[in-house]
Amino acid sequence: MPELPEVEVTRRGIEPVLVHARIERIWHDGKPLREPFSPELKKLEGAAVRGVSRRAKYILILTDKGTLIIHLGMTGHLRVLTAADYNAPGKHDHFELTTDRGVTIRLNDIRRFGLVIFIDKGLDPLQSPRLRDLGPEPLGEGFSPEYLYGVLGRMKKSIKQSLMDPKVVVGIGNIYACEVLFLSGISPFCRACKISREECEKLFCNIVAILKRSISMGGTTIRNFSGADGKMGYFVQDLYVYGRRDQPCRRCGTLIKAAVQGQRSTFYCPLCQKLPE
DNA sequence: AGTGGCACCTGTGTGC
DNA sequence: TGCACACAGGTGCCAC
Repeated sequence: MPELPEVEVTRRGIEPVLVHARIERIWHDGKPLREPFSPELKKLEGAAVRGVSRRAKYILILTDKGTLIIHLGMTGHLRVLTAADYNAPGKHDHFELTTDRGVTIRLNDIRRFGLVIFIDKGLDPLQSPRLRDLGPEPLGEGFSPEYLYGVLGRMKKSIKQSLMDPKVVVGIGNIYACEVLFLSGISPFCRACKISREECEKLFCNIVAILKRSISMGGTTIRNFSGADGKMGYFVQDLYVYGRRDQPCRRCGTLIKAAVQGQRSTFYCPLCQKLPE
């Protein structure tokens, strides 16, 4: 389900119920996600939550006994359940954390591409193997048109696959890569190194704008994404190309085309998005 | 080193 | 109705 906006919407949903609470219970169903649950997760029982942050698509729950890192994979989502809401875990519920206030955070993940890891107290979670080599946050320091121009200039693969490469910038998945390229008028098949300085400026502005806008609208719900409150996102109504094969381009009326790049579907307008030259 | 291909897993929709 | 197949928002490992 989630690209960066969906993860950020989820983070904002769980932050107020977790901060200053104490974790009373950790539960998992034993079925491995992308990797098995560590027995060390039990160390979090009794821990006081200090904050809930995010790096790329990873949610970090910081406590005085270590950090819990959650990744939602393709189909994961977190729900906040009050004591009154609570019911027994269902088929694809894999992980739960319950606080001393009786609130449960539940991870449901149909495809089990998600991830739950524990980073011990004293270790910097940002330096853990999954996080340390990630590129800059698109809405943070270190991401700029100049930076983009610099990295893309060294890449021969397509601009679409480059934008989705977390070493270039984190948080842009298939949906937003397609949308950003449409908004910037750039063909997804263009080699990254052919992108001009001016186009990098457009890409930068569109990436920042679309991510902010999607966050403000509660994320994009294609199939089964919902925020921690269970509400669907509304951004899907704003999509220009993603999932719109054979439908008219909202700008020029040309039918939107679909192709496959790196085993992922790409949607584009053949008229609005030109290859250079 | 950079890149493309595939694997991980389950569900849904489509076409025969 | 049943079956086979393609496809789905992510990431990491492998071989070239």
